[in-house]
Amino acid sequence: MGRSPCCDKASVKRGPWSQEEDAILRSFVERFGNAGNWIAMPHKAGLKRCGKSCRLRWLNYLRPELRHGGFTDDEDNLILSLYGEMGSKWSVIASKLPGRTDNDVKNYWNTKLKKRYLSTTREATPQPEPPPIGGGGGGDDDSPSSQGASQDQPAPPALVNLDTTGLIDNVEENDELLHKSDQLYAELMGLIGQQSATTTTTTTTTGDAASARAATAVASTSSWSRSSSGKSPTASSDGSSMWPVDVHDAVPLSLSESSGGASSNNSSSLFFDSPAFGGSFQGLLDSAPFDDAMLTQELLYY
DNA sequence: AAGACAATCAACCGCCAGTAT
DNA sequence: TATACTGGCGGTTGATTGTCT
Repeated sequence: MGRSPCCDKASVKRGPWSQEEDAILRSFVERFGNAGNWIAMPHKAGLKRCGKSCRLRWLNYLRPELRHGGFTDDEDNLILSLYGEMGSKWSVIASKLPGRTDNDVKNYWNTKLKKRYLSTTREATPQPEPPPIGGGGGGDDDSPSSQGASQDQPAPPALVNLDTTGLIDNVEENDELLHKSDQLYAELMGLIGQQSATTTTTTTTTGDAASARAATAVASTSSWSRSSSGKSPTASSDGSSMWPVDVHDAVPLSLSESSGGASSNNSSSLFFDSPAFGGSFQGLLDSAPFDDAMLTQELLYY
């Protein structure tokens, strides 16, 4: 009768996310949203993660509009002020701070602002009386803001509004997608290994860095990093650090181009043409280069 | 240089509310 | 109406990193 767990804890991966997982998740969510729901999404994306974990990873870390660290004084003051008003309603507080997540705000509070808050309240009143934090005294928790306050909470940043028609309705296709996704992941790993081996000429490029590059490149689908400026990979000014594989538009998962969504400027590359989709990406290795300036931009997301 | 301690933050846990069936 | 399921939230944990002795 109890709640069934959202996923089988024995069969899902836990702990820190790898760059490859991030790349897959990011690309999938960019393209398909959560594919209907978060619980099913990792299965469809070929990720061995709990759906909740995927959701959290996306919301707290991978979303493009996020900012990490570097809280400004204004933000500090706003958090202090809002906390004074409503207590630990982190999601509400975070919603007032563009680019911040509740987890970020919460962590920041716990590590920095709490002390400041306590010291100021201590100065202000002989008997410190911080707003209710969870349990404690009678009926507190649901402080002024409990569920009611969240009524005016702005809608959370929406996932890309993606058409999942056909993706979530067609069981066979989903299975096929999963299968392809698994293949794809294996290929990604292979590519990373290949990159590691072939980029040793770059003096500062370690194997890990090469992996990061590959993963990052895969992650760099068109939406946020290039959506405003168009797709074309910019040529490196000096050409000294070209990335040999154009994977700018590679999407680890793609159903097909037949839906028309790809449009003319989608230079479907690596993964559309990968063996998982009946082709080969070998021929694409000479595609347009991948410059480090762009790579640096991509890496900002890590 | 090494160990101890503190700070940070990503990730997990468990609960609750809303929604679909 | 009852039940099951999912999304979302706040609290907490634990690994990693930084600083101090």
